Amino acid sequence: MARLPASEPRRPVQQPQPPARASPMSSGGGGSEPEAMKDLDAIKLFVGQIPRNLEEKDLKPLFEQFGRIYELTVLKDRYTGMHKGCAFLTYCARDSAIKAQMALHEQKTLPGMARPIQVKPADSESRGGRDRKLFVGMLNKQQSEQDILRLFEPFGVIDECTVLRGPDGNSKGCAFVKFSSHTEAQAAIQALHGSQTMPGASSSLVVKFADTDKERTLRRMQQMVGQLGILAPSFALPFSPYSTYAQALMQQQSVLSASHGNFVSPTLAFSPCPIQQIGTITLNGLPPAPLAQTSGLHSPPLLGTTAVPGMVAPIANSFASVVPISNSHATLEAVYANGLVPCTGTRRCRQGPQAVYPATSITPVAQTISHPLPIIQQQQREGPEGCNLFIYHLPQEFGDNELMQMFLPFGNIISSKVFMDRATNQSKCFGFVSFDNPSSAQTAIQAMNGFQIGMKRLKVQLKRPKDATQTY
DNA sequence: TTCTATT
Repeated sequence: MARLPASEPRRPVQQPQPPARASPMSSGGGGSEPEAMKDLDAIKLFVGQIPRNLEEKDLKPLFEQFGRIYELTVLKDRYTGMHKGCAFLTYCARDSAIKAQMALHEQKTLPGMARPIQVKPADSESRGGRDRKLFVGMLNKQQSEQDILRLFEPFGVIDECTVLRGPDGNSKGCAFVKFSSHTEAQAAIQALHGSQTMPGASSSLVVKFADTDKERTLRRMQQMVGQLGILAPSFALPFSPYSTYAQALMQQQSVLSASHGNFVSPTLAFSPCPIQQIGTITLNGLPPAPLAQTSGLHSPPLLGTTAVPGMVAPIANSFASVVPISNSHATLEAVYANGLVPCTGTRRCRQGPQAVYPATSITPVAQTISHPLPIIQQQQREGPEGCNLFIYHLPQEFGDNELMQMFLPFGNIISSKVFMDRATNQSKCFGFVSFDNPSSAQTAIQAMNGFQIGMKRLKVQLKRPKDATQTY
């Protein structure tokens, strides 16, 4: 009964005009001309492990051999335009998609890639793909995918099973297992979580639903905050699953996403190295292959032979402001890559700030780059009215930098200053932060006023204008 | 002990 339009006239009956706007965002047009019709049951494919130097036009030939392409879109970062290393692909015919998946998925490795190409239905094609994916922790590092499969097979059909490995190929002691249904996944949790302790594992087997992307981002941010050294013990309040601060960060992320036009604003006075430029250095200044390595799992030889990876690190660090301002995943990744460059495991990196600058070879670069920062800060730039915050009840150990770090998520910071007691050189536990726009300041007040650190709660309010009468 | 990416 399939009413396939055997001889479809060129003009669609009434609506299904394909998303014709292959929005020529920055580059000169992608490779797809969605002029053809596609099957009603066409499958949108996700294509992963694409070298970042390949665009639509480069990929087209590879995929065209399985049928006419309806649409092919390489995913780019919304703001930086950076190639994300993956794409969406829709064939006119459903059958072509199936053939392509069969022929290519995990079957072929594109030049420069460490892992084989991925060709499979996009997440959007199967709603709730996430509720059947499990994270398995506390595995024995010797256990392979096969071993994990054996363990989980009894509970249902397994779509995917991946052991997480470091750059050297060694297991990280954890894995992802995707069942065909939520119910099966649930059953596996019930049966296996805590059920046994693998030899060499420090505690019993962990089986739980994998983090969502949001949770992942959150965790990363928390890690970052931890790395900045402003994690007082009470930050992780026992009665809230996620700290208020982290939630604020998340909120802020979406706010910034919505109005990213701001960060291109002329207020770059703060930054001796304009934000855009950082993006360039970090993202485009490196040849594709090493970049991929840097942002993912680094390879040691790279570190030893060139200063390039080291350069990325201190730049991103000195101007950590780039992260929340541009809100670019790419930049985020750069920062993480940076933090992770010296050591492959996150665990060791979390121990403290010193872990971030361990390589002596990069010190000169770091000095060069960070030199201008103190000078700029000394200028004590004040923002327009409504942009300057007064912050009281700061932790004793907070300096200008910590203050800035804490408020970075809310916008573009022009200056941050903690007031010091001249005699003792101790913080007076209050300071000022200036944003480049009132909205950031308001958001910061919302998020941070009353925020508990240790025994104290922050007081965050607009700074009184200089000329205002104190008496009223 | 949470991945290479999902408009």
